[in-house]
Parts: sequence; C-alpha cells; structure tokens
Amino acid sequence: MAILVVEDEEGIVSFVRRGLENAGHRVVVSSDGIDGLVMALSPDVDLVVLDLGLPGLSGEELLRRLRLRRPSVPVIVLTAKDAVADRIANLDAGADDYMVKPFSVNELLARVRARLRTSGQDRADALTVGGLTLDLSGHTAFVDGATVALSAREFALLSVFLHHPGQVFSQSQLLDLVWGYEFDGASNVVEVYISQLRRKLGAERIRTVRGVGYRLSDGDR
Amino acid sequence: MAILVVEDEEGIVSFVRRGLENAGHRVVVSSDGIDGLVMALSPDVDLVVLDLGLPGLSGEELLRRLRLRRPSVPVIVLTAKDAVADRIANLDAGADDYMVKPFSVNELLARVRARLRTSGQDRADALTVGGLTLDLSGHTAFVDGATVALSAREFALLSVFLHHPGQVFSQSQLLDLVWGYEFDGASNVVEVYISQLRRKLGAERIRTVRGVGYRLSDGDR
DNA sequence: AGCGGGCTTTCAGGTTGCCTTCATCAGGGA
DNA sequence: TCCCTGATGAAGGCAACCTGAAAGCCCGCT
Repeated sequence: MAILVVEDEEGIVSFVRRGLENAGHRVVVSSDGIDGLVMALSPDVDLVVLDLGLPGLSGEELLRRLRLRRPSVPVIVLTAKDAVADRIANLDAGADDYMVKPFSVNELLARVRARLRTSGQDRADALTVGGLTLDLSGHTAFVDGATVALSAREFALLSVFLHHPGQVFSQSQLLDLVWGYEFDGASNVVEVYISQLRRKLGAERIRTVRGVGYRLSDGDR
Repeated sequence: MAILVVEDEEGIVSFVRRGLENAGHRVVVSSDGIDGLVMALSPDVDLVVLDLGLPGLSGEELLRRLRLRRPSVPVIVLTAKDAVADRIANLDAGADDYMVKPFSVNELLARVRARLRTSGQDRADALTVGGLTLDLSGHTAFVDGATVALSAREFALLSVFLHHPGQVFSQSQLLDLVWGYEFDGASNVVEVYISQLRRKLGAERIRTVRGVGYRLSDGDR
C-alpha cells in the first residue's frame, strides 16, 4: 500500500509528499527513471505519480516499459507541456491521468482518490480507537477483530464516544445527543446502555468519571 | 459494448458522436438526466460521457446514483466550469475524468481509450460475494452454483447490495435507489421484496439491522 | 381490443426483539 | 457506618419487521 512519486525537482517532491502523507498515504520517492521503473514494478506500489522530465530514463520510456509488465497500475503524469497533441500522446502511452504544472495539490489528491477508487475497492469509513473499530457504513463494531452485534441505540451511543475519544460526556449531554431528549432527571437509560455496552465490549473500555459522566478509555488512564 | 453520451446540446452531441463512431465505437445518446441514468445502468454501456448541465436530473445527481449501482463504469465529465474546486468536487463525486468545454474531440478520444484500457480487463459482468453471484448481463443470480430466476425489481434490489457488500441501506434509501420514489412511510414494498429475496437466496444472506436497514451478509457479521 | 399471466403493490395479522422502567445491589466518599 | 451515585437483571409494552394472500397493474400475445 504505497504511492510512488517519480520526480527530480526537490520542491515538487516535498510538497507532493506532504500532501499525500497528510491524506494518509504511504509515499516512496525516486528521483531517477531507471530506479523509478524498478520501484514501480513492486506490487506494493498502488499508484504512480510520474514526472515526464527525468534524468536517466525518460518518463515516456518508463511508462512504456511499466505498461508491458504491470498494465493495470494507475499512473498520473505530471508535465509542463500542455498542447492537446501532447496530452493525447501521453494518454495513449498509458497514462491514466494528466496534470499540467503548476498544479494544485488538492486537485492531485482528488485525482489520486479517483484512480484508487476504481482500482482498489473503496474502503468503508471506519473509526478506530485502541482495538475498537466502528464501521459506520456497515453499522458494525469490532473488538480486536471480532465482530460485535449492536442495536441502533447502542451503536449511536458508542459512535459519540468514538468521534471524540477521551472526552467526557455527561448523562444529560448523551441523553440530548443520542436520544434527543431534554434533560430528564428521572430516567437512567444512559446508565443502562453504558452497562450493556460494557458487557459487549469489555468493562474497561468505558470509564465512569464519578459525578461528571463517561469517557472512552484510550489506553489506560 | 457501447458508449453512452448524456448531453442536451445538439451541436456537441453530433460532433462527439461522429468522433466516437469514426473510432469504431457504438454510441447511444440521451438528452435528459433521468433517461440517461436508466441507460447508464445497462450493462451494455461500457463508458459514459456526461454533461453536467442537464434538464431533468442534474449531472451531479445522475453520477451519484449511478455510482451506487455501478461503481466501476468509467465516467468522463464534460463541463464549462474550470475552477480547481469544481474539478475536485466532480472527481470526488465519482467522475473518472474531466474535460472543460470547449475541448478537442481527439483528446476526448484519447481519454476514452485510456479509460477503456483500464476498465477493460477488470470489467466483470458478474459480481460475487460469498457464494452468491449476479450475472449482470443475464439478469440471473447463482447461489452456490444453482441458478435462481429473479424479476427485474428483485434483481435491481439485489444488485445494490452486491455492489456494496457489508454496507447497510435504509428502507428509504432503497426506495429511492431501486424504485425512484421519494420517502413514503406508508409502503412496505421494500420489506416484501427483501422477504422474496430471502426465500429465493436463503434467509441468512440478507441481514436486518433493526431500526437502520438491511445489509448483505459477508461472512458472519 | 381483449385476454392471460407474471410481476408489483397493498393489506392484515402475527412475531420478534429493542427500549424503557423499576427494583435491587454494589461501591466510593465523608 | 451511612448516604448517594452508579450498575445491573428482569419484564412489559410497543414499534419495527415478516409473510401469506389478494388485488392491481403492465405487457405481450392473439
């Protein structure tokens, strides 16, 4: 799971790397064509960002050779040339996408997302805190890999904690957030649901802060 | 094997059509969004060229609904807007490529070739999840090898689940996606169809998530 | 146009399991 | 120790869901 950037200009490398890493990708870099081709052949590389103006082996040549060995890995080409004829030539040489310098890093990220979406299947959005994972689109919880069945209310309550790990929520806040009730001193629903969650997830995952509320335990404090 | 062009401007339609047909593609055209969506769902369509300014159903909305049902068909978006923010929005909405009007038909052809090259090898006309296979072109389902006949509605409903295994869909989402209805609290069609699918496929293949919706069971959760 | 058959939708009755409340128990702090 | 806050098991009520059957609709056929 990595994105390979083949580019020799220091400045571009550093800002592309920063953007991709902030977006959660692992990034490997090569500044020359021959080396870049070798790395691009590794099955660990999911996507290639390729500058055409390279020392060693030209970008076009790299692309042609890469396509012979790995026809399906997505390649996004960076170039200074913007004539229609150049674009056509590059797309036909095997580029999946094409960006003209100077470009916005946000647009590059969007194109990366678009290419990864088609190649790998989209991963559902999930929240994880210390061995506890909540699959939001699948309404499922996992504790250390094992699936745990949760009712709609239990799920809603737990997701509040996972969205704000470590934060303390009072009973009346939770009543408001999860149940939509105004404060109702007479009910102990929240307590009951906390109890149920503890039985399903393990008692130590939700801590009581006496007189204040509850908090998701991230670690052991 | 056809390319669908969803575009309402006569002039663009005719020169895009000429270009694509000269390149050897079969072309079908729709000039309005609702109709376009229906055609785009046909497994016969290999690629969609989509104008965003449409009557009926906006291009963005078409793209969103199409992605839920056919996540992998390549879509090339045509638009007049060229701000970086627009490009990003469209790529994230599910566009695979993006062209700004006015554009060269040769570049469009190059982009079509680039998209067909990648989608070609992994375009399966069948979806499989845990012993359940859906033959998209034959409108047939197979459960552990045995064929099961499905009506059009049953098929459409099941295909939503198979395109997004593990994801929960609410009754109103399904009503919207499969039936095209707005929310209608009074009907229980969805329940009836889920029931029918269970009878045909085996009860445990579709799980109820009480108070939330339904999910295709991938494995045991 | 009339007809037949399958697909779709509605309806009604039955079933399930979630939600809430209540009563009782545990445990920490003064 | 006593009191107060929180924990937990049990049970009734009820909304959500399931499903068989019948009515309605659409489409192809004659």
